[in-house]
Parts: sequence; C-alpha cells; structure tokens
Amino acid sequence: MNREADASGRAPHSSVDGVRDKRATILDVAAAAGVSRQTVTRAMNNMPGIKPATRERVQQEARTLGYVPSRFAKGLVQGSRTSVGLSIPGLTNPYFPAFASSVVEAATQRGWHVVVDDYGHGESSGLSSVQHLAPHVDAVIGYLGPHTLNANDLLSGRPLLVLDRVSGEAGAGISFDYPYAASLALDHLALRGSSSVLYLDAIISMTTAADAPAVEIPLHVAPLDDGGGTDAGRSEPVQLSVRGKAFVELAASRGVGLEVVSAGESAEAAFTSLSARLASGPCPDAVLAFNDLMAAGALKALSAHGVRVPQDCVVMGMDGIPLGRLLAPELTTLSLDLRAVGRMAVDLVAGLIDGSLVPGSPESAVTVRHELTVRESA
Amino acid sequence: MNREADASGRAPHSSVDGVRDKRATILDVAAAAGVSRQTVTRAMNNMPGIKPATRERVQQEARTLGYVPSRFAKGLVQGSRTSVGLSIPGLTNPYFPAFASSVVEAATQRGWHVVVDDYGHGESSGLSSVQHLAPHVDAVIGYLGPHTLNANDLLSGRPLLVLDRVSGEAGAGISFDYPYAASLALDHLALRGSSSVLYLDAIISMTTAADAPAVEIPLHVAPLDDGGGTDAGRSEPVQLSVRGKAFVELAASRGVGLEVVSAGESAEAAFTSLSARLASGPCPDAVLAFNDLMAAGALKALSAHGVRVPQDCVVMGMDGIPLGRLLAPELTTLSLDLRAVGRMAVDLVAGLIDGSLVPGSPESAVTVRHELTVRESA
DNA sequence: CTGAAAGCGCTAACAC
DNA sequence: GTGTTAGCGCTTTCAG
Repeated sequence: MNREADASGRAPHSSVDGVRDKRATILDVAAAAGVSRQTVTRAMNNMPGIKPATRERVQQEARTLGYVPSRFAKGLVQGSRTSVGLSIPGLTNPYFPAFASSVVEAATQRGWHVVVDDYGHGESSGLSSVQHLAPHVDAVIGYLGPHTLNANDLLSGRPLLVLDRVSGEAGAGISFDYPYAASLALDHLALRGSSSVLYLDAIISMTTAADAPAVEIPLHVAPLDDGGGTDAGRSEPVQLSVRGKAFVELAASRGVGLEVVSAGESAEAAFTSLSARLASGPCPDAVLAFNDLMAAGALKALSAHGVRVPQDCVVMGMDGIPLGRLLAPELTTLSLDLRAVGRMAVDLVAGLIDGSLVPGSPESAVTVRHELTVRESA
Repeated sequence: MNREADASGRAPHSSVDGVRDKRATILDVAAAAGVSRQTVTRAMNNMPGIKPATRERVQQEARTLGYVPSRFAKGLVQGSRTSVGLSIPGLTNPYFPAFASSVVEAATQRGWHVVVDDYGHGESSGLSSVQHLAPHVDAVIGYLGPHTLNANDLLSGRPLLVLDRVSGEAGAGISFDYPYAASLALDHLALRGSSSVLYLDAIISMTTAADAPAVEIPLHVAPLDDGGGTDAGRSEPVQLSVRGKAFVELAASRGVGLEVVSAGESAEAAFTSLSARLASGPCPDAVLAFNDLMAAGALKALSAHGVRVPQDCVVMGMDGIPLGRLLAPELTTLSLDLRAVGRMAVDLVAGLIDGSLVPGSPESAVTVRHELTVRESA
C-alpha cells in the first residue's frame, strides 16, 4: 500500500477557510487520493501507464486541494529552457515595445523565455531592474541607461548584454554609431538647403553619466560649474545626451550652426519645449529630434505655430518606429533595423551562454548603424 | 576538512575546450576552491561570515568554471515570488504594449514577475502561448483570442484570466461592454449629424469564432459568397468581429444605416481597404474603426482622397491609446482606462491565487466600459 | 498498472 | 570562519 504518503506526518491541508498554511504538495495530493506520489505525477502530466479512473480521481483531488506543481522542483529535475530577462525603461515610447517584440521573437525561435521588466515605473532604475531579474533568468538583455557598471556583479557570472551603452565599458554590448547617424542627418539637411538647425534633445535617460552613481565607490569629481561661467562666448546645455553630443560635435566640426533645445523624453514634453522656443525666437529651418516620439511632438508644435512641414521647416526623427508612418506628414527619420538588432542581441547572449563568446572581447561589442529613411517631413 | 566536496566522485569540469559536459554546480566550485559548498553559497551571495580572501578566491574559481547558480534550486529552497505569464497577440498594435505596461506595473507593485509571451510571431496561437507559459508561471493573464476553451486544462489548476473573452465562457475574465460602447459612439455621431456611417472592422483576431476552430470539431460552414451574390440589396461580410457585431446590431435597432468594410488589423490594411472603398463609391459621413490603429490608417486614406476630417467626414477609433493624440487631426475615440484594467487583471489573479475568488463565480467575471474621448476627428 | 528509492542544486540550521 | 546535516517538491529510474 501507500506507505510513503501516509508516513509524511503532516496535515495535508488544514483549511481554516481562506487561509491555507502552505501550498499543497504532491505528497498531500497523494495522501488524499490514497496513491503514491508517482501516480500523482502521472495523472497531472497526462502520462501513459495509468488507469483513466485513477487519473481522474487524482486530478479531482488535486483540484480540491488547490494543488499547483512547483515550477522550481519541476525545473530542477527536468532541466529547463533558458530564460532571458529583458530590461527596458518603459513601454510608453513605442520604440521599446518594438525592440522587445524583436527580442521575444528571436528568443522564442530558440525556445527561450523572455521575462520583461519595465523599470519605468516608480523608483526603479536599470540597476534595480537587473537586481530584480537576476534570480530568475540565465541572462539579461537591457537598455540600462546610466547604471551599467555594477550590473554585472548582480548576475554572478551570468551574461549581461547592454544596449546603447557608452563605449569603453566592460562586458558585451550593442552600441550605435551616433557620429555616423549625425553625418547622415546633416548631409541630408545640407542637401535640402537647411541653414539653421535646431536639435531637440532628451533630458533624462541615456545620458553620458555612465560612470556616475557607483554605489560604493566614492568618486571625487569636480562640482558642476552651474552657469556662472566666465566663458561668456557660447552657453551650452549643462547635460547633453550622447546622441545630442554627436550632433553638436559634428555640426561644430562642419561649421554648421546648431541650436540645442532640451525636453523630456516624450511627445508632450517635446511639444511644450519646442512651442516655447518657437514663441520666443525665429523659426529654424530644420528640427532634428532625439527620437521619433519627440519628433511627433515637434510636428505638432510646428503645426500649432502655423509652420508648414516640410515647406517652411523640415523635421527628422530617430529610431524608425512604425509610428512615423502614421504621422502627417510622414516622418523622415534615421532608422534602425530593429528586427536585426533583436536577433543580434539574442545571438550574442547565446554565444555568451555557451561560452563561444568571451565578455569583453572585441566580438562581444557590436556597433550598429542607422540608415536614412526619407519620407515626407524632410 | 572538506570531505564532502572531495567525496563527490565526479570530475568537476572536464573542459575539452568549449564543450563543457554539464553546467558546473556548487559542488564543483567547492571542490575546485577546496571549501565546502556552504562557503561557496556565502561567497556567491555576498553573505557575511566569510573571510574576504576566501570569498575572493571562491568567486574567482566560480568565474573560471563558468558556474551559474541554478535558479530552480534556489527558488525551490527559498520559496519564490509568484510570477504571472502575460499572453498577447503581438506588440505591433500599441494597444498591447500599453496594456502590458499596466499589468507589469501592477504586478511589480505586488512583487510579482511578469513573463511576456508575444504569440504574434510564427505559427503560435493563444492556446500555444499558454502551453508555452504554463510550466513557468503561477498564473496566466491574456488576450487569447478565439481559443480560450482548452486553455484552462493546460494550466492544471493555476488561474487563468482571459481578456476580451466572449461572455458565456467558464473561468475568470474581463470583458468589455461593446453594446454600450456602440451606443456611446452612435449617440455622438447622431449629435454630429452623421447619416451614412461606415464601420471599418477587423478581420482576424478577437472574432466571434470563440467556439470555432476547436481542433477536432469539423465545422460545416457556407463557403464565402465572393461578390457574385444574388442578394443584390446589401451584402454583409460573412464574419463580423464581436465589436463589429455590436455596432451593426445597435445601428439596425436604431434604424441607422451602417456599412461594414473589413480589413486586416493594422493601419496599412485599414488604409488599403478604405482607400479601395472610397475609390468605388460615395464617401460616408463618418468612419468608425475597429481600433485606434485602424483609425489611423483610415485617417490617412481619407486625407489621401482629399476628404477633410472632421469637416467632410468624422472618424472615431476605439482603445484610447496615446497614439491618437499624435495624429492630425487628433483622434476622437472610445477609450479604456488601461491602467485600471491592468490593475484589475492583477487583482483578480491575486484573488484567484489566494483562493478568495472562485473561478466561474460572478465576481470573477468583470465587465469594463469604454468612455467617449472627444478630440478633433469627430 | 502502481510503488519505492534516488537524486536534481541549493540554502537554512546547526554544529565545530 | 567554516563544515555538516537536512530537506525544498518533483521526476526519473527500477521493482514489483
């Protein structure tokens, strides 16, 4: 008979109505159904070699007890699919869902799971996202923003793939060639005969502050020179995004005038900032936006001020998300082959996991280039 | 001394360069570092009560061996966060990322994990998505489309929450009150004086076919009447979406003329279908779209045909996603409080998990109403 | 057809 | 500081 289950000397399921002391285990079900735990396994997983009547009875008992097989025990004994964490700063900017989608697609093809962590809510940062994800995944892919450094430690050896990271950091990563993108844009603008260009930069994320808030390492940095500079010549925004920096530098080296306006990374913020700027000065020839979302905001601001695009002022975005095609006028942009980037990310992680790719090696640091997609707005 | 590790009579890590027989375990690291496995645990998790030097040495050894702690063993022994699977048909329609975002936010607040499965790629369906997710999560929330029925079985007792399900199915779910939404829309249109309304329906997903392609049940349906109909009066599409049905029925009961045009569920498809329709007939007063994305396509089609919105023809969408505000003209729509829906979904699942909510009970089936958001297009 | 044993890899308790 | 002993809940042998 069923000695094993009976011998497990604990109450199977003391149901004080609504408060179950602990989750029912396979042993509880076995005891309740008067069978061995092996039989329960067979019943729950629809395995052969079990009398239908028994199967039915066991399943019924399991349901009553609210028995839910532990996925950990199962995974432990069966060996599991690899699962990667995907850490992104929000699903609000359509860029990230689009990217997530491409990663999910590529990962699914390998039979992997993707755990998405959107750290855009509340207090969380890229770092806390990795921390959150770490115990549950075999690797992490992510737009981590400024806090890449210590992230590796949190994963105790598991691969980390950072996107849009500042060059010069350790580990594997995919970076974008912003100087190249800037040249593409500026070339196109030159062709269109634009002379006064406004760059609509994003304020918050993806900034150069990659080496800033290292938790334990006290850094001695010079305090920010906040505005009281003697260098009265040209006043530059205190903090420029990496992208913005690329545009500013290239423009400078070409002798092209480039005005920078900063705004939050959203269509609304872009609309507001650009509107304010338009109200207080001459309209530029061209507006270059940090990304497509902000370009959408720019388009609205321009239209609200009676500026015709592209006749009076051209507009370019960056990212190449589908949204651009729905706008009026359709957005000219610097686009990324997101599908390719997702596949690349997954491939890199696969290499990292199976050891064929060494973190920190040249092969583990890929650079991707944007391409110019000309539509109506420029 | 460390008897345990030495006694584990297997080769720690036969490295035939690139081919590791199996993943290194904690015992392998212990043996290599000449310590007990407990010490390895302490070193890897940065726990106190270990000499820094030892910690360092162990971590180094772990790195060399490519040791990655098994998340299953860890989870098994520590007890784990609950994790919910989120099954959605694609991230291409901005609606789903927006929904996903709200679920992730609500789940994160409870300390839960969210595993996102986008079943829009390849051959997968809502059912296969659940199957995919099942072994790894404690519950599933999802837009499953037509295939809700057998999904419950795949989860062997774990909660399943289906969104936008056809009423009358078992289990927990969140449904939308389409008749109410239709009345909202038709009322608004009446107010605007529209007399000839076109409903731009979606062809594929979320259709009435909830009970259709049950894998084994052969259905005998009348073949598509492709154009050569004798019923010259009005030809109605064979398959109407649930939403479309609600609009059609309400319009009929009010004696309002409603023409239905079907298109794929994307902006492009909507654009194409509506363009064709506009080319071959008089322009309607109003276009009601299946969702905001299709409304965006409609807007473009109208504009391409020189129809001014809202002067010549008004346009309404459904969903209330942020995209609507970026379009020109801004989209009037029937909007959902997505944040609330996400929270609701998570709360329901929480109730299902802790037993305070019974699947199939009236409380487990919630209905949510859209509200009218008037912007520029109507 | 069903039952008993033997682990999967890890960490919480307690030794020492 | 470090090592040893017990399991976590499940599935895979291998016996009946």
